[in-house]
Amino acid sequence: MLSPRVVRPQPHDGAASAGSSSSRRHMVDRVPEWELGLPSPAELTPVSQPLIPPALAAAFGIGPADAPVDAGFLHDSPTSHLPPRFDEYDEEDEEEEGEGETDDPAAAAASAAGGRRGGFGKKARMVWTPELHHRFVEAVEHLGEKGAVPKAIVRLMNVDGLTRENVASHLQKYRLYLKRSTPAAAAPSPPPPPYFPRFDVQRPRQQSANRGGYCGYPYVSYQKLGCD
DNA sequence: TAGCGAATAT
DNA sequence: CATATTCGCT
Repeated sequence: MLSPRVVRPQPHDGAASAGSSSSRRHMVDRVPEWELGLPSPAELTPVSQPLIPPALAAAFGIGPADAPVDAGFLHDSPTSHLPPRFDEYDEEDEEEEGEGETDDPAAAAASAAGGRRGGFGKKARMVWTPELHHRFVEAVEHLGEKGAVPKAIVRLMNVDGLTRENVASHLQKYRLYLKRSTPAAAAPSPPPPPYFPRFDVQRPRQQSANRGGYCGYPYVSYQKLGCD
């Protein structure tokens, strides 16, 4: 799985940008959809962990992380992370992998499997990837303004290691963001968000509760994401 | 009690 | 800034 991006203190520092000798081309990140409007529902996928963690496979050299010939379903999963236990990492030190990579299975594997100090016990901060956030937003919207409470959201999202507190925290921020951007229409100074926090991925609106036969998430082909 | 949400802490 | 944790309230 993609790695639960360990809480790397944001790639802020521009250190290690270029890749040593070879001029590392700007890897054209795909998923321009994030900016456009949103990935199609088809993009949604089961949560939980993939059959074979691409990262691990890559680490073992048995599975090209980015060019899985036909292991189509093997590619990085959207919800690439949130293993039962998020990645962890010492509260201190820890060198930068030097990867500008946003989701490099290999790096992840190296970090998670290889680079592991062998120590366990520390919980890593969760990282709300765009995929996860997307799911989050959908859950919130589907639950409606009234039903969008942490517990329900967690349930709907149905993500493996996701806890209620995780969602509560995210929800708090999300609501704040909403509050801030909603009155934006009248806001004189800060009109269009010069930059968006992280919630750019959507224009939250709509609050209809889609009760009914709504069960978990669409498309769970090879996953029995059954809704309980 | 369990859960929500705002405040506060890391 | 993004998450986590605490704390008062229902």
